[in-house]
Order: sequence, then structure tokens, then C-alpha cells
Amino acid sequence: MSPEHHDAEVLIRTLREQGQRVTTGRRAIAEVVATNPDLSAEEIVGFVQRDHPEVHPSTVYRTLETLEEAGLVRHVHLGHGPARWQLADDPSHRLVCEGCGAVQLVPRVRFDDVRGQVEAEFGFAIAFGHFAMTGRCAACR
Amino acid sequence: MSPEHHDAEVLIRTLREQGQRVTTGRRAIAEVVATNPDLSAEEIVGFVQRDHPEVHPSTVYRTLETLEEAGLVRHVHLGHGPARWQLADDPSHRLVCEGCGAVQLVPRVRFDDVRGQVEAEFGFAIAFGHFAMTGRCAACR
DNA sequence: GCCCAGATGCGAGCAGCTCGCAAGTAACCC
DNA sequence: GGGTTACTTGCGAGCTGCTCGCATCTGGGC
Repeated sequence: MSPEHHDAEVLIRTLREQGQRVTTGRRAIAEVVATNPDLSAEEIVGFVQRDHPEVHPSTVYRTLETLEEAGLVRHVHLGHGPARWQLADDPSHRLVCEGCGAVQLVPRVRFDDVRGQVEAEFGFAIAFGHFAMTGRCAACR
Repeated sequence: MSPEHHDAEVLIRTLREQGQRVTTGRRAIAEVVATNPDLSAEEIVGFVQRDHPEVHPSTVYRTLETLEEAGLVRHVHLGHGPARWQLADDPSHRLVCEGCGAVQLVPRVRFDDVRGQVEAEFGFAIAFGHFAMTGRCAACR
């Protein structure tokens, strides 16, 4: 069994444990998000509808919201355009180049020092994960 | 003459020097942006229309784009919701609390070290100004 | 004043969601 | 397996925040 499938199973099991119902659509959406990080809701709709064409876009939006409230997935804004969805325990932050659009993954732990400094200096705990940091990659500078 | 009015004058003069035409609407929009940082386009429309009700919202959007291309103003995304507009030489970055919505201004220079570290370590020059950093303020933690 | 490239008012259109409602169904109980 | 019911879904309308095409108008060089 692939690790992604395992992730999806965990999502579904946790949903059920929280008293939520498990439906075909929710299974399919969990599987797609666990397998493909950083898809937009519309892209998730595309993947899901290949196997389950009856699943409506609004169901995808609502399910993503449910999964997010359950603490299982989260959305991140990579610059302009639609939000992107990933597992809540995804260990990376994103740096988005405004020149070429390239997305650089950086382990979250690499920002612990930075966060600590800002927190000590300004009393503010930055959650780097929700809005990606934008700027210029090495190639575009 | 107020310093904000002086800022607006500089915007208008620079526009003209770049071969752009100066119109009543553009004057009014420059004045509002120079006087009130972090307004949304819709809010700018409101301010402008108090004195010049004939100025159309689409003119405000187009003028802001023109001023941004001229390097005179910039927009920043403070979390969800509309973009906010400020002078390009505004010396502060914004930290937005996801708990209470409070916006904390921090001098840009305070991020020079952080930017240098990330650049040295990952080769990526972060432009903190375009998407505000979100997180939790001291009160909400 | 005259002229015309550039700016504007206006309305239609678009992306990315969000919501209300009636119909469908998962999960609990027997 | 079947009944019950509250939760979930498909569907479509609606909303925010812009963006664009087009006909009209006007700033600024002459």
C-alpha cells in the first residue's frame, strides 16, 4: 500500500472518529489531496471526476473546508490565483518566485530561528504556511 | 502644505514626467492613496467620489495599476479580502493577526537580517512586502 | 483654439468561491 | 435486512474583487 493511500486512510478514519460521515466523494477527495500536494480546488475536482463524475465542485469546496476544520488539510495561497491544498502535516513551506513562478520547498524547521527572532523582537508568531513567501529565486535575480 | 499632499504632488509630477496624462481622477486618487495607507480599491473609490462622483471604479483600478507600473504605489495582500494600496516607499511591512485581524507595522529594515539569512541559505530573496505575513499577535497567543 | 493619442464612463464578463434548498444517503438502531 | 433521521450532496444562483471592450471625451503639444 502506498504511503499516500495510507495518508488518505488516516484522513478518512479521523473524519469518522470525529463523527463525520464518510461518503464516496469524501474518500476520493481525501485520496487526491493526499496524493497530489498543492492542487487547486478546481484541479481536485478534475482528478475526482475522472473516477466519480457525479461529484459536484461545491462538494469539493465543502469537503476541503470540513477537512481543514478537522485539522487534516490546509490551504496555502501561492501568490495570486486559487488557493492550493495540502496535508496539514506537510513538512515544507513554499517560496514562490514572482519572476518565473517556480515554487521552492523549504523544510518548515528551517524557519524556526527566524520565527523565534521575530517573536522575541515583535511579540508576533508568524505562521509562514498560510500565505507563501514571494520574492525572487536565484535564477531570476 | 501637509506632507501627504506633498507625496501626492510627487506622484502626479512623476506621472507627468513619464509622459502620462494628469487628469482630475488621477489627482484625486493619488491624493487619497498618499493620505490614507492600506485602503482597498473600493474604499479609494468611496473617498474619491466624495469630491468627484463622476470617477468610475474601473478608473480607480486602472489608475492604481498605472501608478504601480510607474513604481509609485504598490499593493499588498493582507490576508483574504481585497488588496490594499500604499506608497511604494512606505517604510513598513505588515504583520496581520489571524485571530483578531490587527495589523502590526514593522520597519522594513528589521527584516534585512532575516532576508539575508534566507538568501544565503536558500538563494531566494524574499519580498516580504507583497503578501503580508500572517500569524498570531501577542494578545491572541 | 485644434487635434488625436491616451484616458474615461459604462457595462459586460470572469475567477474563485459561497450559500440555500430539495433530494439523497450514511450510520445508528432494531 | 429495513426504518429512521440528521447529515451530505447536486444543482444553480449569487457574491466579491477585479478586468476588459468600446464608444466618447479630453489633456497637452502645437
